[in-house]
Amino acid sequence: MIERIRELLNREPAEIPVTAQGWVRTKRDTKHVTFLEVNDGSCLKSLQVIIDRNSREVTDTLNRVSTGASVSCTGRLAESPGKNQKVELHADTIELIGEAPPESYPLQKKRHSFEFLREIAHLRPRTNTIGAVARVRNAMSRAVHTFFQERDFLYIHTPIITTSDCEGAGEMFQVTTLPLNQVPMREGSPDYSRDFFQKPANLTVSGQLEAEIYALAMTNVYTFGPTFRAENSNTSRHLSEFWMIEPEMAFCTLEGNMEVAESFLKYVFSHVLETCREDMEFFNQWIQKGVIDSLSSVAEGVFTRMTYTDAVKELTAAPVSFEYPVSWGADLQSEHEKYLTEQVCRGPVIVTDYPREIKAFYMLLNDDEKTVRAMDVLVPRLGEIIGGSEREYRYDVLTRRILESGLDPKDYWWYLDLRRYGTVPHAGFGLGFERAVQYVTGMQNIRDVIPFPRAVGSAEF
RNA sequence: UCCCCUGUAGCUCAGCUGGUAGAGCGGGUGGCUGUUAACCACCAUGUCGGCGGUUCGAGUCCGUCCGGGGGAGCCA
Repeated sequence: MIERIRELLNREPAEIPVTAQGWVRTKRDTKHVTFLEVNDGSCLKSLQVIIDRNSREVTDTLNRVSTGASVSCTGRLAESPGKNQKVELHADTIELIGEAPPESYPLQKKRHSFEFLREIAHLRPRTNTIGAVARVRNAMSRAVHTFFQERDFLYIHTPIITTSDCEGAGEMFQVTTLPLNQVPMREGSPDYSRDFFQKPANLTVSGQLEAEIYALAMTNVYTFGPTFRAENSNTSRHLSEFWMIEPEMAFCTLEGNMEVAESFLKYVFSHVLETCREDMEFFNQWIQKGVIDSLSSVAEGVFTRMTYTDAVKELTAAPVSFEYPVSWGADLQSEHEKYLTEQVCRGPVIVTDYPREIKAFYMLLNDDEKTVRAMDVLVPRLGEIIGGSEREYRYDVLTRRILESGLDPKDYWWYLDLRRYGTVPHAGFGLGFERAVQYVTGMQNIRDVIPFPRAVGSAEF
């Protein structure tokens, strides 16, 4: 394989011929030579290639080279007299592999709006910002796996298609092979016995319940996979298809859960700061001023721990007026979370022990019967980035909580079985991967941190 | 789903209280130059999102539909 441009840019000038391949970002002509900026996605920077227009053949080739064209250039790496780069490629030969007619190629040298780039999602990774997002997203994925693998967590592939209609985390996409123009009916409703799975099936909204199954056998596991929500929500923070990370740990209480969540965030953020320095400086300068500082302070700072009850006390005593009133029993609004992280704790805070009414049935009920062992990790600038809990592991209590939530224990038979056979305290949390990428890059819209965003009315490419 | 904003050249936008359209960038042509947001000159840009209405006349006002953005709710 040809050496990548990232490697070439780090090399010293030498006489040995090297080849660079990539896509032309810009072309500039002077009297006798042509300058190309060639980028291959290996890093933010492009390689400056200089070609002497000393023959008719080279001139003809260069006339057809324009922004977006793919080229292969061979020559010597030389010290650059220009101030924007250390080395440059003095090419003896240039091969035009694929033209990009300038009258129709949509990408220009100037800045484009992200809205426009979304319409050309097949070409947008060739821009500085989307390219940088792709590299940071990749580094974060890698860090997620490394973090858990180094701690002996097993990566579990939980199902994409599920027939348990009990996940209750949002609207689901139905999966069916029934003919939609003539659905077989039985007693007034679709006859699912004739559907592919012989019962209603959906795309998963969470892998947590299945992760719990494996945690209660393998001890420590995690999932990292696609998740689907059919909610009709059109915001800069929601996608219909997104990636979620869900660790689940047996013999673990909320304290252990908090420790893992804190070290997890610190690990991933540190990894990006260390390995994506150039891209992060780009985001810091052009996308979100101060993003490096805020990431560093999370990576190095302390995570304050606070119960929901104490948080409400802090907010009630706050010398500011909130748009939404604070009262025990009500969920924290984003303005409240912002105040806690930015004013009270001046850094990340983990809020625990929420009222049972505003949290899910599977969270461990405290002895006070009023609160559950839930935790939300809040960070400055964003608010909630992680939500998790210690799970209810007592069969009787869980059955009671299912009933109280208006659900049918029969639908949860296998989930309850885990509490009948060898139950054990366990805990876990969930993290929306794209939200984390948004936080790290400072990108405003979640649709720009996933290669091919799916949202209401939008699934192009 | 609700509220607000928005849709004009390939892109980013201007177009006041109604009188059939402009700029910058991009593109083309020529010039200059080890250039790097290159520079200078000239040239061409268009169903003003769709449909309907008011009016002598609609980019502009009204209705409606579609697309985009922001906020809320829901959440990750």
